[in-house]
Amino acid sequence: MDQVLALVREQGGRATASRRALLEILFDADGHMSAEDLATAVQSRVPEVHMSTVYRNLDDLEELGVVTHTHMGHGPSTYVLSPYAHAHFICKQCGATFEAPDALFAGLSRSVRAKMGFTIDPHHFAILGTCAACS
Amino acid sequence: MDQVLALVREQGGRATASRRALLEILFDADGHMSAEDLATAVQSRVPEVHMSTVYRNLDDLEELGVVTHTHMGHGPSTYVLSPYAHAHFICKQCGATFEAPDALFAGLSRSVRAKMGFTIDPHHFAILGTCAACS
DNA sequence: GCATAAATGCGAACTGGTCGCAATCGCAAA
DNA sequence: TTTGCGATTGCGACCAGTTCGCATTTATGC
Repeated sequence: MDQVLALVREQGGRATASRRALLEILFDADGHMSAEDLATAVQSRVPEVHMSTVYRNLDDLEELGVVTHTHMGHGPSTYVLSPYAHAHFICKQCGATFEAPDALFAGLSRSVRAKMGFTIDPHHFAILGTCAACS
Repeated sequence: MDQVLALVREQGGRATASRRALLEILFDADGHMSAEDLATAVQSRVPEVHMSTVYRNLDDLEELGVVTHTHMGHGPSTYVLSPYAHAHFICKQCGATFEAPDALFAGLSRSVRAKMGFTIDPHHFAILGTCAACS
């Protein structure tokens, strides 16, 4: 947390109330949150924080590598602290989401790099499919 | 084409001008097209076709399993005839998109099914990463 | 041909997100 | 501790992509 604020300042940024609140919430969160969830949570500590501020702060923090956003199926993007980012599987029938260990992607990663020179980032978009219960 | 129209009628649907035009374009297309591209193309044959009609027809055809839509990074979804669906890699630096042979996913597919009982559909969301040129 | 349910055109609405602008506020230097 | 300057904010308008309600039209089975 303090390290992040130091990093922010290092890049010419400032430790504003809304930014602190946002970070606190991200540190406390135990999972992905949408921008709207985050805005609501921030507003419970610092009322008057506008959605656009939340989006701007998230963008800034993402640029600093502190947070990462992920597209979970249809619906809004979700955000987490970068070290906690991981891939997701989403069932297209029931909508259940599953966290996917990076290890699963090692093989795909390797062969795509070998065959196409492409380095995949499996975190950014969820992968759709059908869960055990629904199939 | 005629088979598709037969299928449409079988399900209580109708072979309207806009639906025919849409299908012709999908059959002629050699790649993914956005709803807007499709609308423009349809309108060049049948003017007066509204965007919402295109969306509704695409939805109907998707329900029949005839077309499939894919989310290509940010930006609009794209549509193809289902048999031509495939996965995509998109470079987050330059935006280049690459078609991915299904074979690449065989391993991942197998291990995800084995470990989590989840059957992946790698077509629905593109996979982000960095292309050879950008890395 | 006719009835009737499916499909359409239209515009308004909705979601998720971005932008321009004037007012405010953090922070480093004096 | 004050001050200046640029970073940040709140606000509302705007945007893209898509969906919806509704009155009207139209394809089809009879």
